[in-house]
Amino acid sequence: MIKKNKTKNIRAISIKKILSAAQDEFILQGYKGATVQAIANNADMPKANVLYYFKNKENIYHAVLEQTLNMWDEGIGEILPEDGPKLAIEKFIKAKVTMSFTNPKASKIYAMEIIQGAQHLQDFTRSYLHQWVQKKSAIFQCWIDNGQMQAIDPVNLILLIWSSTQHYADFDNQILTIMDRTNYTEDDITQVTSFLTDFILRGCGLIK
Amino acid sequence: MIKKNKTKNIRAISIKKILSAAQDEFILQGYKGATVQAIANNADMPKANVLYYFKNKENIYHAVLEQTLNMWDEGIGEILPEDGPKLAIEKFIKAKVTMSFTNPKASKIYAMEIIQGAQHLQDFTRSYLHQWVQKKSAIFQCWIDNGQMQAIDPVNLILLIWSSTQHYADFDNQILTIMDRTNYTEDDITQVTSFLTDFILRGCGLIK
DNA sequence: TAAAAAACACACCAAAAGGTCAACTTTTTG
DNA sequence: CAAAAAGTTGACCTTTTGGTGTGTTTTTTA
Repeated sequence: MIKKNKTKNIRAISIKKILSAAQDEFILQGYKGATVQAIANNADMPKANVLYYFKNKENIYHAVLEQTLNMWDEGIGEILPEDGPKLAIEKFIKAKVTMSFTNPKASKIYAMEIIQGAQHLQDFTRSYLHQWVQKKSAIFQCWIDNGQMQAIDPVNLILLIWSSTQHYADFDNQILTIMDRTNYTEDDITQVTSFLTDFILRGCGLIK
Repeated sequence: MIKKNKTKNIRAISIKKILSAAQDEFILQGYKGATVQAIANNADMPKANVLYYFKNKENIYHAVLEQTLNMWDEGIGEILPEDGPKLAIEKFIKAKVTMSFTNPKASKIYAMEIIQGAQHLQDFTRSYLHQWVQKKSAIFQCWIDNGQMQAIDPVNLILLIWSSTQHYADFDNQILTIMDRTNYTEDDITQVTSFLTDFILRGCGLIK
C-alpha cells in the first residue's frame, strides 16, 4: 500500500511537471510552435518520457486545455439572485480580477484558443457558456424588472466585466510596459479591483 | 510608362494577395503553425512565388504585423484637449468599436502577438505605446484638475476602453456563440457603441 | 525474493516544412 | 525588336519534429 503510493506519486508528479511545462510552451509558442522536445526540456525529462505519459502532443494540449477550463470555471465567480445587483457585481468582479492576477496563464491559453476559433474546444463547452450567460442575464433582467437596477443590457454588461478583468492577465506584457514596470505587485490586485468595482457600479447606476 | 505600371501592379496585387492569405493563416494557426505552402495555396500561387516576394516566412509575418500596427494606429482614435472629456471619450469609443467590427483580423493578430510576449514587436513600438498612454493620461489629468470630470485613474480608464472595445473583435467567436448567431450585423456596431458610450460616460460621472 | 508492472531513455524513422536553384515565360526598356 | 529585368514554377535539399521501438532500470506485488 505504501509502495503503491510511490508510483502514483511518480505519475502524478510527472504529469504535473509536464503540464506546467507544456502550458508555458503553448503560451509562448502556440500549439504548433510548441515542440514536445521543448516541453520535455522544460520539464527536465527526456522526450520519450513525456510521450510515455501522453500518447501525443495533441493529448498534452487537451490536458492543458482541460485544466484551463476547470480553472476558468472555478474562477468565474457566482451571480446569485439573493445577493442583489450591487453585491453580486462586486463579488463577480473580485473573483475575475483575482483569477486574472493569480492565474494569468490559464486566461492566456483560453484567450488564444478562442481567438484562433476554438478549434480544440468541444461543443459542450460552447453550449455551456451560452447557457451560463443566459442564466445570469436572466438574473440581471429580474433585478431590472424589480427596479433594483436600471435597464442595462445584461449580456453586454457581462462581456464588459469579462473583458476588462481578463485584460490584465492576457495583456500583462503590454500593461507592464505602459506602467514601466516588470511585475505586478500585490497592491495592483486591490487597486484594480477597487477601480473596476467603482467604475462599473457607477456605470450601472448603483452608486453615484 | 504605361507598361511600367503593369509590373508594379503585378507586384502590388501579388503582395496584397499574399498578405491577406497570410493574415488568415497566422490567425488560424499561429506563427509557427502557418505554413508557407498553406499561405501560397490560400493566395492561389505556388510556394516558390510567395518566397520570391518575401525572402522567408518571418518577413511575411513582419509585413503582416506592420500592416496591423498601421491599422491599429489609424484606428486608435484621438483624444484632444479641446474636445473636453465627454466628446473625447465618445469619439474614442466610437473609433475603437468601429475598428473592432470592421477589422477584427488586425485586432486578433495584435492580441496574439501581445499575449505571446510581443516577441516580434520592436522596442520602438513598445515605447511608442508607453508614450501614447502617458500623453493621453496627462490630458485626462488636466480635465480632472480643471474639475471637468471626477478623479478617475486615466491609465485604468484607457485600459478599460481598450479591453471592452477590442473584446468584440478578438472574441467574436465566443460572443457569437453566446448570442446564438453566426455573424455580426450592421446593427451590432451601433448597438455596442451606444451601450459602451453610455456605460463608460456614466462610469466617469459625465452623464447620469 | 523473484516475477510482473511501471517508469525511463537512447537511437532511430518518416513526414513535414522552410528555403534554394535553375530553367522558363512575360514584361519592360532603349 | 532584341536585350534586360521582372515574374513564375517544378524539383530538390536540409532541418526539424512527432512519434516508435527496444532495451534497461526502478518499483510493486505476492
